[in-house]
Amino acid sequence: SVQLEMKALWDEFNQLGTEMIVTKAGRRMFPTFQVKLFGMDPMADYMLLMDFVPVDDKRYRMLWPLPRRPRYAFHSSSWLVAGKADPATPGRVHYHPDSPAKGAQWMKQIVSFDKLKLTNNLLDDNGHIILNSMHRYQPRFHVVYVDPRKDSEKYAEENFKTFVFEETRFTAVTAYQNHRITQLKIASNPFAKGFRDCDPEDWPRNHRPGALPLMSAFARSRNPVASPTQP
Amino acid sequence: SVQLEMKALWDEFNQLGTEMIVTKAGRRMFPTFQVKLFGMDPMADYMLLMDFVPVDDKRYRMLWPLPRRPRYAFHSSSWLVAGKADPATPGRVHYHPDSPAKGAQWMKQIVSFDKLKLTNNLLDDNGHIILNSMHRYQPRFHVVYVDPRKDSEKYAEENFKTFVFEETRFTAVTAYQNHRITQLKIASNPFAKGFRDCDPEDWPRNHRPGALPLMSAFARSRNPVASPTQP
DNA sequence: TTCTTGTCACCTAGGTGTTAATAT
DNA sequence: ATATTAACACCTAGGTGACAAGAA
Repeated sequence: SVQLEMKALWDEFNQLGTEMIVTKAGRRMFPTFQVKLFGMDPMADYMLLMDFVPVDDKRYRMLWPLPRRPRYAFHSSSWLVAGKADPATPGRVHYHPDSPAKGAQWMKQIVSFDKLKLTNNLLDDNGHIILNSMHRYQPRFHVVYVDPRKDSEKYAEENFKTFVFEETRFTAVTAYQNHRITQLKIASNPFAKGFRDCDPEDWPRNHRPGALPLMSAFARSRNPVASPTQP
Repeated sequence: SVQLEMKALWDEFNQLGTEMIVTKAGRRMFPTFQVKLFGMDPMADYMLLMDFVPVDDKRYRMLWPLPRRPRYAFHSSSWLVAGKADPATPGRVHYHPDSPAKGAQWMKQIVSFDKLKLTNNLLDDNGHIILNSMHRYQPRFHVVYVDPRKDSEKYAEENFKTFVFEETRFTAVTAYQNHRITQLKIASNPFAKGFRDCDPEDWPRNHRPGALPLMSAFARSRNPVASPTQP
């Protein structure tokens, strides 16, 4: 079995409609997809990998209220269905770099996919995950048992398990569309600390799953806004 | 077979009497021990590891010429044998973190032991290599074939190969003893760039094995000195 | 006297959202 | 009008030798 780490944080993002930046060079996810594993055979070899499947066959676009003079001034906005999804890309897979490894090794500590990067470059040759901007995706986590038998191909069907956490769904974007997502990223991602303008306080040090809701961070936000429509 | 990377740099250090800093928290080696591998079975699993054996059973000490008022002012100095070596430590081993991996994987690119750290803390529990300061060591590189047979223990003797590069010998120290070693580290280690006071030039960008000898860097050094005696 | 330790400024290396310019 | 790109300031994270103070 598999337990999603930082579920509370994922939930907070998911409530607002998670967005993940995609760039030509590749961008990491935040939150990072991290899991704890249980019940593996400690001695057996496993491959751990992720892929991303479209949540629907829609393309989205932003509706901005008028007037909206300076682009960077924040106004409330909402997602609209813009039509049918763009043709899907080959659908790459990301192997956890420690693969293959023994079950004991995987279970010893949290498994973090922090090397995984998202790109919108269809010609990417860095092995990054290719996604279409303005489309929604569901991350999937796969555990593959490395079968030592000679004819292991025959058992491919029974030698892997797939785990899906719906709270990790997101919209791929080239720039953030929902200001509250931006603020939550700034509040919770250590690398964005330079953009925190309220309290240089104890977030995320004091953040414990199930402790206070993150909304306290929003109360101090300079640009509180109405909730965007969830697609 | 195994080929030592950056051999020219190792040779330059070795000529002066290489020193490696050991600290309580653990210090990386510079130069980093890196190798290219050839002739492995691409499909077989191997473990790669290093250990460090005493070059001799001696303890060394520095002889400083008098007067030597400010400690940091540089004077020539020389190594003296100070007596018998301190009792050897358990003799730890450092597995390359990618172990085990297929021969094809190891041969695909340079294998770098840049996660290996040296410490003088006998009680270290970070898995670092424990060395005695003021003692000389010979790094060793081992390739272990992971035997798939059930009774693989029986073949342990024939399933590994050890490689020794004498030019990687060094003296473990808590502070540099030979100023020319310090200058060569500063000149060649990117992390020490802050201490380069001569040319903010193209080293090590333009350094190619067998190109110009590094002495050009010393000609510009502020404190040229006589060669220390090699132990 | 000699060696060791801890702190520091100064780097490398790379992950953030911002912003202005550009593309569609 | 909306979406994408590239340069940027500002972070995290951690590897350097210098230096002053302490230990043996």
